[in-house]
Amino acid sequence: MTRDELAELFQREWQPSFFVVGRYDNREREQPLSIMKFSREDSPLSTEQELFDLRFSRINAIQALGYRAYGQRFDFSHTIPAILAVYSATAAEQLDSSRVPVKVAGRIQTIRRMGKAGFAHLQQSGERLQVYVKKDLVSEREWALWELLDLGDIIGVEGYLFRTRTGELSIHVETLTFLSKNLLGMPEKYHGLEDVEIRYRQRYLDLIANPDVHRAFATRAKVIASFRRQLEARGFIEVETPMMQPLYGGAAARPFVTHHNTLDIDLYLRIAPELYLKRLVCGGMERVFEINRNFRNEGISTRHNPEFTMLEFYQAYADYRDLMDLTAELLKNVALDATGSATVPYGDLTLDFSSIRRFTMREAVCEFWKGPDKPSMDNVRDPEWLSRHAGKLTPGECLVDIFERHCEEALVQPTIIHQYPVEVSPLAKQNPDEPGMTDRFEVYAAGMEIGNAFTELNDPDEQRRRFEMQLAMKERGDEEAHQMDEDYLRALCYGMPPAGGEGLGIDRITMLLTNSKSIRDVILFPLLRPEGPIGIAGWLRESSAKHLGK
RNA sequence: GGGCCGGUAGCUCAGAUGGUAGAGCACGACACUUUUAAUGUUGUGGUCGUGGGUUCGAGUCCCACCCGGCUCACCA
Repeated sequence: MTRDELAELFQREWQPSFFVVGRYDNREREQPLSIMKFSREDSPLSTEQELFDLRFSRINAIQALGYRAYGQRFDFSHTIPAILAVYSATAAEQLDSSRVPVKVAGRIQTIRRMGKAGFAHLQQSGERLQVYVKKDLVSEREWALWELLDLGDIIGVEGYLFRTRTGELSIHVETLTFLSKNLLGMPEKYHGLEDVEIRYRQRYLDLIANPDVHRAFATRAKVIASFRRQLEARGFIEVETPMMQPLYGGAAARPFVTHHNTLDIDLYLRIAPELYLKRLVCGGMERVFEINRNFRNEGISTRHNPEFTMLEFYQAYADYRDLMDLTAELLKNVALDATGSATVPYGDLTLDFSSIRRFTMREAVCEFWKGPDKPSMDNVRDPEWLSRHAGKLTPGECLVDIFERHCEEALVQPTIIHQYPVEVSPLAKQNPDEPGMTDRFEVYAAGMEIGNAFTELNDPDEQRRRFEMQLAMKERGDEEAHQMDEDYLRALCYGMPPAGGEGLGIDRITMLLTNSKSIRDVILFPLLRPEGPIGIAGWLRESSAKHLGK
């Protein structure tokens, strides 16, 4: 587009349009709006576009009444949730005698017109309050506006609280104003929006139609706030470390790759913040945490989204046992802060976060073994027994494999599993009494892994050996094996205080606390394939040309 | 990536064996000054996910593809 074309476009599209303020012409309303439906000679509109066009045409009618179809600021006195919180138990007589004046804004969720009066439900933050509009009590102009309103429009009302004959708390409207026009059909009022694809793609519609969704994301915010508050209270400071990393590490996963143009280098979206956070521990940030996204280029499922939120924290001079105690405390308080109770329903289950069981991985295998021939502790220590029951190369990998197949799904109540084999724990410190095992634990609930923690390996030479072991595994074809990170080794060479570190999956914990069976129900915009052309710009262009002459 | 299930009006859903595509909500018109899934009368609304094929005839049967869900694999 040339500069002249751009100038012309600006002239055409953004000339201020004539705007009627405070005048109301009765003749305007004698023209039924529907006659405009097929005024264009060319092909008839689709039903949805017809509805869109009808609603668009009301912009003119709204403006003719002296309102803005897309209004400006509105000085409300209360939010709808605030009114409900304070007055939902107040008796009708008390409301009548005290005459509580309120001014609120909200989206029209239902509308019931009855001749010269009517009711509507306004929604704000997932909560609804009824308003009652009576012709006698509002101006002629406001009544005309009331008659023009569509479901989904956003309006402001001013009036006083009362209870209807059936006892519902409502606003008796004295003044009415228009704030924003809805142009599209709203989801069905009774069933709400059920189509999961639309729910995830158009989360705004899901939020409008399904109040539970708003609640779930409010709970998610409480989960994060609770962790943050608890950690800060213990002297942890919050940091942000790189999401774009030249070397990825801190977990076993395949990364996303991106490119920086000016530097002409490939970068990886981080799979974990771990190695950066531990550099900070080396630097003297002795209690540090980060709540942010990790990216893993792997499958998508009800428990996995390619980007997910993790809390990671590190505490110098602590070990994994300190973290077990801390984890139990953190989770109990998060459940309390987010739901008001340490026991929460999850599907058919009730999860109790007030106490967390602990097993070593070997104990768990003995305890939860599926089928006959329950192994003994001697069995699960025996490399031969292990390799008979799993097809992995090393005893440690076999143990983990057996654990995952036999135990994971049995870990319904919040449970800590500790003592992980060194082969699968390249960054964890070995157990002093048994070098094949590390002082590491994972937290499980509802059969899902929700956390991972260990005493951090701070011996640079041992870390060097671990990296080299990982490189050997990579040679062998393990795509998720760790890379060598020499800057991290260098940091360890300056001496890192002994420390415990932990990662907790925020999305999964939120699933448990919101009774969500899919991670997509606790991520506002989960990754989906792109949906293809939408066509709404064309509708706007056509209706705009027809009704606004531009 | 594999297996299973699904895609019909703007939304929620019916459509045995192949024979003119339905309901409720929403939307338009009329009535109605405390309703609440408001109500009554009435009307409009569809390329049945897309593309091929079989057939006199396909929403329905066959093939391919697209999108989604569940599940397995992988992972947290």
